[in-house]
Order: sequence, then C-alpha cells, then structure tokens
Amino acid sequence: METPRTPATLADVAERAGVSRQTVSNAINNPDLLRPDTLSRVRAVIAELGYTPNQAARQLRTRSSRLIGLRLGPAQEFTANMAMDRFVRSLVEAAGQVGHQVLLFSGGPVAEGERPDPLAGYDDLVRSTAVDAFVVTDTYLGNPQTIGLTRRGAPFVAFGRPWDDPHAAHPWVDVDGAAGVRAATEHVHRRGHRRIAWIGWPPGSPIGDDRRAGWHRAMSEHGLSTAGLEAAVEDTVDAGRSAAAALLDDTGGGSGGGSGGGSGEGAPTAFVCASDTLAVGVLAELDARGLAVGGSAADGMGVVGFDDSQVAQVLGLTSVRQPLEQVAVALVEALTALLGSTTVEPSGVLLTPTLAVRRT
Amino acid sequence: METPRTPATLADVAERAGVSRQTVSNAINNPDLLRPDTLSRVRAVIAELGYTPNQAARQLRTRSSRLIGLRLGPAQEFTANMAMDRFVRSLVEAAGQVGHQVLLFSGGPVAEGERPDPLAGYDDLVRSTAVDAFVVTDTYLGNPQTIGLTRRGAPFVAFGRPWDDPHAAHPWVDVDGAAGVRAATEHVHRRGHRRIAWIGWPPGSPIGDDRRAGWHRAMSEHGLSTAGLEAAVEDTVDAGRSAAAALLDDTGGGSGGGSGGGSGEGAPTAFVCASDTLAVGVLAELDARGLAVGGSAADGMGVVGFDDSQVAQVLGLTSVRQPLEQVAVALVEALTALLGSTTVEPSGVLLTPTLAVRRT
DNA sequence: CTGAAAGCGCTAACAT
DNA sequence: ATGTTAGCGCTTTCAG
Repeated sequence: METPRTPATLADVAERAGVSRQTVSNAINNPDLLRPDTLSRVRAVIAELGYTPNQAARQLRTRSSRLIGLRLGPAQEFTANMAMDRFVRSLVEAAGQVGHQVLLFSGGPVAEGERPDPLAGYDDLVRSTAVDAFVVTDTYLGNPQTIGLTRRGAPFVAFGRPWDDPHAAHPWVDVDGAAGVRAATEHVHRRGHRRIAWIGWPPGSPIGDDRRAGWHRAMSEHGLSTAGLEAAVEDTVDAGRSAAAALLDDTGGGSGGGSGGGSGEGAPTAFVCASDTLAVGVLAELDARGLAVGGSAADGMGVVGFDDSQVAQVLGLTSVRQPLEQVAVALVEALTALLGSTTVEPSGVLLTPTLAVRRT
Repeated sequence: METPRTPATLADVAERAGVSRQTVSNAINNPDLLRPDTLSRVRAVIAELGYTPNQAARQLRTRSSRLIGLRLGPAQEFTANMAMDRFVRSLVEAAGQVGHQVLLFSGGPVAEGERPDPLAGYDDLVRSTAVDAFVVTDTYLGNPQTIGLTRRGAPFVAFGRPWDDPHAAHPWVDVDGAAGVRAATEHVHRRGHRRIAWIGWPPGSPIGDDRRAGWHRAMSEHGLSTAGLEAAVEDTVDAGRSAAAALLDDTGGGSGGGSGGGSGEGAPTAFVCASDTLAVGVLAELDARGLAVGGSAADGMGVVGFDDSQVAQVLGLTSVRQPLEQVAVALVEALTALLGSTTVEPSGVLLTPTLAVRRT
C-alpha cells in the first residue's frame, strides 16, 4: 500500500498499537507471553505497517546474524561445478527452513602462481561477527583448515570427512562414495556383466581411493577377479578414453563385436568410473569401436559414471548421484545443534548416494 | 596468537593504543584525519588485536550492510544451472572486489502446484534492511517483478533486459544473444558452410527470438536463403535430434557422405542451435547417420551450441559463451553507482558473448 | 587533529 | 501480562 521512506520500527508499531515497544518485541519473539487479544491487535498493526525487525539491531543485540557463511573457492573441475550448484541451492533451501540465510564470500583473488590461502576470508567474517557459523566444503583438499577455524572459535560443520583424522572434533556430513560405486558395480553385475573394469584416479586421493574400494569390494563379494581390470588416470575425457582402449585391448578381443562377456578372462564388458568425465571418454571409445552400449550384458557394454552431472543427464549415462539435498539438510541440522547447545558431541553423518539409471 | 572469547572492540583498541574510540574509528574510515604517527600506532594495535569492526553495529549505524541479495529460484533447466554457477562465482568475486558480499536467499518452497511468487523473499530483506541492494536474475521470465521492487524502494540491478519495456527505469546488464548466434553463424560460414540451419525454440520467448534473429541476420548479410533451414522445437536432446533428422531429410540428400555443401538448395551442412542441449541432439543424429563432424565444410558438418555448458566442454562442441564474469563486474559497477549517487540515470549494458571454438 | 556525547533499533533483565 | 531501563558497538555531530 504505502511506501514509507524508512521502514517501520518497533516504536512505530508500539505507538500505533497502544502498547510498549517491549510488548511488540514479545509479540514477535515470545508470543506466549501476550494475552490473546493484545497479541492479535499487535499482529494486526505489524501486518498493517509491514513491519520487519531491523536485522542489524537484532544482530547487535542478540549476537546472532542468522547467517551461514559459505566460501566459494575458485572454480573447480567440471563435475564439481555442477554439484556445487545443486548443493548451494539445497543449502539455501535447507537453511531457509530454519530461518537462516547463506552468505557467500570468496577466498579472495588468488595471486598469480600463489597457493590460495585456505583460510582467507574466514577471519574477517568471524571477527566482525557477520556470520553465525560456516559450512566448509573444501576439506577434500586434505587440508584440515578446520583446525584454524576451531582455534578461532568459529562454529562450523564440514561437508566432507576429515580423512586424515577420523576422530576430528567437529561435525561433518559426507557422501559414501564407496557405497555409491559399489551400487554401480552391483547394477552392472545384475545386468549380467562379470568383467567389470574400474577407471579411477591415481592412488593417493582419499576420495578416489574410497570410490575404488567400493568397486573392489563388490567384485570380491561376487568372487570376481579384478586383475587387469583397473586403470588409474587423470580426470579427463581423453584419459578415460585411452584407459578404456587399453583395457579393451589388454586382454585381447573386443575389437569386433564384443564376444559376449564370459565370466573368466578377457576384456571388460562394463566400466565403472570415478567420474562422469572418465565415463564420457569410455563412451567415446566404445562408440569409435562400434560397440553397443546399454541393456543387459548380451545387448551391450555397461558404463557408469559418478556425480550425475549435466553431461550424464544429457548423454543418458548411468551415474552415481550424490544426495546433496540430504547433505544440505544434515548440515543445517548439525549447525543448529551446534549453535543451540553448548555441549556438542561431534557427530559424523555418512549418506548413501543413489544410482541414476539411464541408457548405459 | 591469542584466542579472545569475544572479538576485540573499538574500545579495546582505543585503550590499548592510548587514544579515544573515535580516533580508532577514524583510523579505519578516515585515515587522512590522523597524524601519521598516531595512525601507524593505532594500526599496529588493530593488527595486534586482530580487530575487525563489528558488522552489526556498523550496519545499524550506517544503514548499510554491504550485502547484495541474490535470490536462488528453483532449479532451472540444464543449461541455466551451469551458467548460474559460473555467474554466482563471478558475482561473489566482483562484489568482493568492492567490499560487498552476496547474500543468497530462496524464494521459499513453492507450494504444490502453485505458481511461485516472484517477489517472495525480497520483502523481508528489504524491510529488515538486511541487504543494500538486489541482483535480479529472472527478468527473463518476462515478469517485470522489478516494478514491485522499485515501488518498494529497493535498489536493484537486473541481469537481463527488460524485454517488454525498453525504457525501463532501472539499470540492467545483459548478453547479446543475437550477436553470439551471429558469430556462430559467421564461424561456420568461414569454414565454408553455406546451408546453415537454425534449430531454435518455438517463437514467443524473447531470448529465443533474439537468438534466432542473429542467425537470420547473418544469413541475410551473406545473401543466403534460410528457406527450409529452420526448426523450432522444445529444448531437449531428443527434440534437437528429431529436428536435425527432419532438416537433413527434408531437402533430400545427406544420408550417405554429405555431398559437399553447395550454396544452393539441399540439406544443411551446418547447424547453429539455440542451446547446447539441442546441439547434443544434432550430434547424436549426425553420429547415427555416420556423418563426420568438424573441420572445414569439406571435412564434416558444422555444429554450434549455446551456453558453453559442461556438456559442450566435454563433448568438444563449439558453443557461444556468455561473458558472465564481465556481466558480474558490470552488475556490481551499476550497483555501486546506484548506491553511491542519488541521481541515477538508468543504464543498460549489453555485452557480447564469445565463441568457444572446439572440434565441431 | 583529537575527545565527548548521542543514538541507530532492538532485546535481556528487571520492575510493576 | 505489560512497562521501564540499559546497553550491544559503532559512527555522526559538535567541541576542544
């Protein structure tokens, strides 16, 4: 209706409603304290005036901004980007549910040829009491910058396990990559594949090793050999393609029509990959060789990627999908627990991905 | 070093430096007013104590939060998602450069089967003075929710042209889709293609129409006919594929080896698409027909997408790339101008996309 | 150039 | 159940 130059204040509402400022404050924060009729009267005026508590004043008084800080690092690799988008959306939504908002900040421009300071940007926010807590997403850097944060008295919860310290004293939420890859392996196994290859990353990265373990475990459980079925390459399409080619050639066969996937020796008939990027490489190689893809083992090769990226969705690539919505909810839960009570037992939550089954 | 329970305040610094609070404040906000030696002494203490002004107090006093609100709507279509990620990153970075941060908020959960309220979420932020301004990204909805914002006295700048009102009284930044598509068309033309098809969306969407215009103009300028070279379909891979098939079949030819792209009648030898999604469909159809892709017109078909999505990058698809980094910078510039001066002449900025040239 | 006073809008404690 | 008082930490007058 009206367009007041300056937003209504508590005092405005109080005067108009014929009560004191405190009563209005209570109407908002402790409605139970008011008599029903007073409450409704105050509420009417609040609505009429379009009053919303001044955020700064409230924050100054309560020392709570209802803001969650999330640092956006420099652009990550392909797949991480997409995941990040979905994650951020989910986090904003989940935080919104409990009355929080998400404050994005950047780690600052990384100086030429310099290692980015993993803590840059956090400090100011902590000291200026601009945010109540942080969601830290780059623990996978292996860098427990977490240490820096705890010492700084900044509440935070991590998306990602503290790989190097299983007993870390902070809450975290992570996705069970091994379980995801295992499900992927089971999937192609159910379709009749027995020679199931793994195309992963070079050993040493916790996430990569974890995912590989899922494949290895699944194979073992089915009594399948993994010999000659493994490649460790960097995360590019070309590398994935080369790896697939090498695996297909290695044990002979595979150049013609794919001899029908026996359970013994021989070229792989299915590929489980550590990323969609690698899987795209595999698809390219199979396509170049004229090998059919999808269906049961008799119909064509099996290919599964990881992250359910845009690429997977467009190409019809079956892929492991991280439950980022659940991750966000769990993070927010942990955060509210953290902010609510003084005694916080550090808890870890491990969520299981799903498999987005498509053509391949 | 130390870990004070509570962050240092202005008073702490003042006492330790042997000056008044005001002097410390000046040291931060008006360094010129201090004598050099006083300044350096105060600065030393500030550094020593790790002092950072309390954000809430400052905001309460100055009525400026140095926060820019950005609403994250519900997940968009494929390509928008990817673009959003890159855009948000760029915006955070650009805003950071001028000392602002980005506050994400959600439009609220859209009730089942209900049209999302395009203004939901903005109101509270405005009235609670939580943000200084907004960046509005969904003007392409054709919905000038902008109106609502202006009336509300909320400064904002739009990413996206006010299509339905060329003289809108707010600053905006947009990407010249027509120019991008034109560049794409020129690109395949330079490679020797003459029968260049356009696969776009059904008429009626400003963005789609604009992009199509770029193709049409480029064709006209080269004196090329566009007859029988156009398809308007929904934005899916399958639709793109069908459209390509239809165009290839329509004027005969094309099933064998592609007869070498004359300039007269005949099937298209190149496809410029309104989206990467459609282009992927084209690639699939060409692949199925055994038609080569890339190189000069003599070598293979030309295909260009739009948005330089992850998919394009992975598939080696040439694509029009929106300069989102520049968009972010321009938005922030417009915003600071808006916030700085009282007299703001509404300005529009139209940026030209680049062409990410790849295999196709 | 530096200091003292006032108050932004709100809520936690205490009155009533 | 409602009103009063005080003060969060900062910056904008205004005096010295």
